[in-house]
Amino acid sequence: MARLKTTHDVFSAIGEPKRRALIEQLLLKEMSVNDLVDIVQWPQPVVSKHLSVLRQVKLVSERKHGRKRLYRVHAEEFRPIQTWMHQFEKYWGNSLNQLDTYLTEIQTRGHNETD
Amino acid sequence: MARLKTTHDVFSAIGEPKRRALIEQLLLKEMSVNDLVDIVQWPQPVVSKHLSVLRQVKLVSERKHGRKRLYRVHAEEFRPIQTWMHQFEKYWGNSLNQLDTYLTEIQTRGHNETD
DNA sequence: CTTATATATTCCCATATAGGAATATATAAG
DNA sequence: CTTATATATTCCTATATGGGAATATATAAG
Repeated sequence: MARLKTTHDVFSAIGEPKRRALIEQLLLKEMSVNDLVDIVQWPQPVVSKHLSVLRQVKLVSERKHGRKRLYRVHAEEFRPIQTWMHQFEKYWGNSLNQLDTYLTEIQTRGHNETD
Repeated sequence: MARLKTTHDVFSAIGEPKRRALIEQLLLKEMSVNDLVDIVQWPQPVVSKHLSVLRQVKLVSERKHGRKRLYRVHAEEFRPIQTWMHQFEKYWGNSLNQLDTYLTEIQTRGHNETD
C-alpha cells in the first residue's frame, strides 16, 4: 500500500503545517477563504484545498454568507488529540500537569465522594 | 512539490496510526523490536521502519543491550504537541481545562507575584 | 442577461511514502 | 570460525499527496 489519506483521521489532517496554520487563524475568528488568503499569502486554490481536508475530518465547518463562505474551527473535534496526549503528562514532572492529571483522574472516576 | 516527509516534524510523525500504536506500547515500558513485533503482530521490517521515523524525530531513543535494541519513549519531545493543543482548551467549556489554562498562563508569565 | 467576485474543482506532475520480499549487518553462542 | 538470533536496510511498486495552472461553479451587482 501507500501512505494513509490525510482525511483518514484528525491526526493525519493536522500533520500538514499549512493546515495547522489555517487552524490557528480560524481560532482567532471566523473567516472567509479570501480573508485567509490575505493573511497567509498562499494561492487561493491551495487554501481551498487544505480547507477541504479540514472540512472532511470536521475540524472546521463552513457556512454561506452572501458570496462568501465563512469558516470556523470545531474545537470539540480536537479532543481525541488532547485525550491521546494525556498519556504523556505523567512523564512530565511538572506540578501543573500533575494537578491536571489528578483532576482528570477524579473526573474520570466520576468524583464519587461517597466511596 | 509533493507531500511533506514524515520526519519533517513531530506532528507528521504521529500522523501514522501504526506509529502511534508503537508509542502507546513503549509508554508502558522499554522494549526490544521483537517484543513490539510479538505484540502488534506486524512484520519485523515494518516495525523497524516505523521506529526509524520515530527515532529521527526523537520521539523514541534506542540503546543496545546484547543483541537487542531497547526502545523507549522520549516524553519531553511530545510537549510541542501539547503546547499546540492548549489553544483549544479555552473552547472546551470544562472547568478542569479552564483551571489548566489558568495555571499554564500564570506559569508562562513566570508567576511574578510582585507585579 | 452580463459582469465581477468568491470559492471549489480538475488536470498534471514530482515526490514520499508504507509495506512486501529479500538481503545485509551486528552480535552472541557453540 | 560457524551458526543462530536480532534488527536494519535495500529494492520495488501502488498510492496519495501538495501545489501550479486553468477552469468551473455560485452568487451578487449593474
